[in-house]
Amino acid sequence: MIKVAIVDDHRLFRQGLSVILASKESVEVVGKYESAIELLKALPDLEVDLILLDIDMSEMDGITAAPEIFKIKPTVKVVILSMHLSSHKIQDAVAAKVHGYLLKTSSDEEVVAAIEQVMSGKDYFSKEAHEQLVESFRARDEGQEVELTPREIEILKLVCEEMNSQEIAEKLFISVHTAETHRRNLLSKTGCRNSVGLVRFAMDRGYC
Amino acid sequence: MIKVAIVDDHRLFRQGLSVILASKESVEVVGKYESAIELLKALPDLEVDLILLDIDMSEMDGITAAPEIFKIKPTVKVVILSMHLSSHKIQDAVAAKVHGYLLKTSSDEEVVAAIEQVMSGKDYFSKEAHEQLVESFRARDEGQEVELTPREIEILKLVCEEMNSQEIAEKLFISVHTAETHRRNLLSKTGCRNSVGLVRFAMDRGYC
DNA sequence: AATACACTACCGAAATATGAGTATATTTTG
DNA sequence: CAAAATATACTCATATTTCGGTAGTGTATT
Repeated sequence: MIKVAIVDDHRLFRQGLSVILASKESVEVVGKYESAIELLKALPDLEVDLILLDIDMSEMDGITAAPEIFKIKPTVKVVILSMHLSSHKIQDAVAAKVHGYLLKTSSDEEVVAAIEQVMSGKDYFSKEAHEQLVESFRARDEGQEVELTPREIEILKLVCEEMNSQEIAEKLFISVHTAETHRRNLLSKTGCRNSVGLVRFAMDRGYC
Repeated sequence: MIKVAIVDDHRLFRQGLSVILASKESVEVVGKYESAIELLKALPDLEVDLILLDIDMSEMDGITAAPEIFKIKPTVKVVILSMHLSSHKIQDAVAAKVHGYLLKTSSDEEVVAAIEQVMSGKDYFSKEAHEQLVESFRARDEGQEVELTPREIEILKLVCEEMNSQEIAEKLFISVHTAETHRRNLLSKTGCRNSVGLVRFAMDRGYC
C-alpha cells in the first residue's frame, strides 16, 4: 500500500479525491491538508510515501512548498495536481524537482497510474504537461528565456498597481530616470509593447 | 431522492463529488458533464431536479449557461459551485437567477444542506458569498455600479491586447479621436488611473 | 585583473495617453 | 414621436511612456 497525502484548499476536491483513492487497492490516504503550511507542520511525524500537491493555493503555493517538503523528508515523492496548463508553472515544477504533474481533468485511473509509476522511481508527467514542456524548450531555442532581476520584479509589481514612473521612483527612493530605465528594460526583456503587456506578463508569472 | 447533475470540467472533481453525493441518502446523481454544452445537449431528455454548475469552464461558463438551462427546463434548480469569491461573479450569478452559490472549499454536508434547502424552495448562498453580496450592495450605495456599453467593451478588449489608440481606430474603422474618447470614458467609468488598471478590470470581469 | 551583471542616473526626442471640454449623428427605448 | 443612451469626432493642453543613447558604482565570478 502506497501511503498518500492530499494537499488542496478545496475541501470538496480533497474529500472527493480521498474517497476515490480509498477505493483503490494499491493506495492508502494517510492525510488530507487544506494548505501547504498545515502539511509542513504535520510532515515530520507523518509516515507518507507520496504527496499530491495542488498548485493554486492562497497561502503558499505548491511549487514554493515543494522544496520545503524535501527539506523535511528528502525521500518523499511529490506529484503536482494542477487546474491549468501554464507552461511557466510546469517549468517551475520541474525546476522544483517534483516527481509528477497531473491535471485535475485527469481520470482516477491516471492518478493511480501516476502514483504507482512515481513510486517505482520514474517521473510521471501527463501527456498535456509533457507537450507543454517540449514546446517550452523549443521556444527557448528560438530565443528568449526571460529572466528578471529582483529589482525589476519589484518595479513590475508596482507598475501592476497602476503606479506611474514618478510614483514608483518616490516609493523606492530612486530617481525617476532609474524607474524609467527599469521599465524600459522590462519592456525589452519581455518583448511587450507597453505597460498593458507587462501586466499580462506579470499575471501569467504570478507576480500579481 | 433528489436527482442531481454535476457539471465541471475537472474530471477528478466531478467524480469525487459524485462519489461523495452517492453516499448520501437524499441525493441521487443522475448525470455528470464536463461542459455546459454537453449538459445542454443532454438536458431535454434528462430527468433532473437540480444542477451543480461550475463557473470557471473553458468553453461556456456557468453563468452564461444558466439562462440556457432555464430555457430548456424552467423548473430545474441551479446551484453554482465556484472556486473563488469574486464579487462580480456572485452578482452575475444572482442576476442569472440561480438558486444557490457554493464554494469548493465547502464541506460535503454543506452541499447536501444546500441541495435540500434549494429543493424546498429557498435559495442557498454560502456564508462567504452572502457577505460578499452584502458588501457589493454597500459599495453600490457608495457610488459606482460600472456599466460598460458594448462598444466600450470592444475597445477594452483591444486595449488588453496591447493595442494603442491608433491601432484600435484602424481596426474598428473609426477616428483616433473616437478611440481616445472611448478609452477616456472607460477610465472615468471604471475609476482606473491608466491602461494598466483597465486590464486588471477587464480580467476581473472576464473580458480577457 | 578582468569580465559580467545589476542597479543606479542622466539627456533628448518622439509617440501615446490623459484631462477637460464641445458637438452631432445614430440607435434604443419609453 | 420624443427622450435617453450610445457612438462618433474634434480642439487644446498636459502628462506619461517609450525609444535612442551614455555612463558610474558596487559586487560577484573567473
